[in-house]
Amino acid sequence: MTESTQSAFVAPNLAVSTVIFTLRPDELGKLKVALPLVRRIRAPFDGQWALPGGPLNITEDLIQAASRNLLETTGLEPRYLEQLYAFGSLDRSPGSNLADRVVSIVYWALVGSEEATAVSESANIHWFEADQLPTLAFDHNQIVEYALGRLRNKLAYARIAHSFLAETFTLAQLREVYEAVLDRDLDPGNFRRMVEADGIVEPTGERLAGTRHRPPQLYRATTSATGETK
Amino acid sequence: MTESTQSAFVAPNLAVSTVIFTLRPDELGKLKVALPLVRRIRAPFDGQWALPGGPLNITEDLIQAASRNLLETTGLEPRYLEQLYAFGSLDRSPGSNLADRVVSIVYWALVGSEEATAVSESANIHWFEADQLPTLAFDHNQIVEYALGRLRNKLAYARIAHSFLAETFTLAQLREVYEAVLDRDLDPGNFRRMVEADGIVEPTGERLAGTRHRPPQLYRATTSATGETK
DNA sequence: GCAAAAGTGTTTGGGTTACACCCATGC
DNA sequence: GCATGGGTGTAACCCAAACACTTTTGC
Repeated sequence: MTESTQSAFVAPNLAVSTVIFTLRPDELGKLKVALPLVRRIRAPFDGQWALPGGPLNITEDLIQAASRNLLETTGLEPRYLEQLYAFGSLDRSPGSNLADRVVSIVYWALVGSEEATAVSESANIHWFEADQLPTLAFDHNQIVEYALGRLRNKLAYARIAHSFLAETFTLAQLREVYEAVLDRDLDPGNFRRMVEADGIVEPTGERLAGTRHRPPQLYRATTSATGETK
Repeated sequence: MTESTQSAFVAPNLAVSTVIFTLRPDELGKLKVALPLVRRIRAPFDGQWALPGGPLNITEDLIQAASRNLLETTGLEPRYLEQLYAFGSLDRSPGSNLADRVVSIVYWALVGSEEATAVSESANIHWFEADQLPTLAFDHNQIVEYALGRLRNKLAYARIAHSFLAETFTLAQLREVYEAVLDRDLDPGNFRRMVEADGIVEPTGERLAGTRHRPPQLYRATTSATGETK
């Protein structure tokens, strides 16, 4: 990285980065999409926030590298992990030497909301609301936008929403996930029919007590292949 | 490639490959999805067919490398070109040395049916029907299947079908593209209404003469951003 | 009883599918 | 006129959205 020699046979460096999504309540108690960023401690973009990532070890698969990023940054295991895109434009790092060129294979992950709130922050790792990001290093703002688009799109047809929740959950909690990601309110009745028709959940038989109203049924996600789609 | 030294700092090699789709009539005159493959002339998989590709030059973007592959293999310019996926499993080339490990960023392309039929074949480049492929080198059979899935899926919501056709075309020709890719017959009347509702074509005002029946209207694709989606 | 959310029922409208039918040309 | 595909009309069906209404708990 510091010692690249400029010859005709210099190859671009290969890195893996990860966009890690969770949900956390904002100051009004409404769930929002949030993600952790790390502060850079060297040039270029020294001091700016960036996606967690690093070089690909020759002994690990791409998805293993992404999972490792996740663990090193947050201490968490992903509940869902999928490749997003490979970013390799020449102008990703303006003004830099060709020999420093990096091609980033970016993954996106979902982590449980409960685990994520327990994660301790440090001076160099901070969780941001997805719609209130500062200007990030490299092309990372674009990458996050792209990942958000994929998340919203995928939510409509894939069984991933429960990845934010615990083992069992109410339909209201699941609906809140959809509402937070899609950023709009959904009709409770229609939502119930939708998830029932799609068969993405099954009732546990238990109910959640202690609410100030009729106790809701608890559900769990139906078993289905989760993780990478490909 | 032959002289890699095995050290802790060896990085995986980076290559770009391209799945190039066109349509060509089979022996019964029915349109089929076809793609060009190149014969390998060195180990591993010496003599087997593989996707066109090669190392990424440090001076070019990923998409430029894919476009270059396309040109070098077929002499053609892509009518559509989009990143497919980055393949980087450790077991892509069974039995090979870690130092020879290659991460392939794969693109998929559409080329015009007419141009493609004019391309000359050689002993080491051959066009195959997509559903009659031999066993390919590396994980390339899987990659082609994945690309076919993406093509079929994308056809349903993106304006790409005209990429196989000339500047102007009849709705019957456009329908044949859909039928070839999706491998099922479509109702002509409903197809007409679909493309009109989606606004993906506009009439040129001219008609195609010389048929044995009522002369059909000629259409062109409505102008819309083509090429990479991201 | 009242508030609040769980859960059910019903109507409407848009869009897709199947299929009948007419149109315009070459032969 | 006849065959052939171009092109139009229409009814059935499915599904999603809107919204009224009933149910069950805590207080």
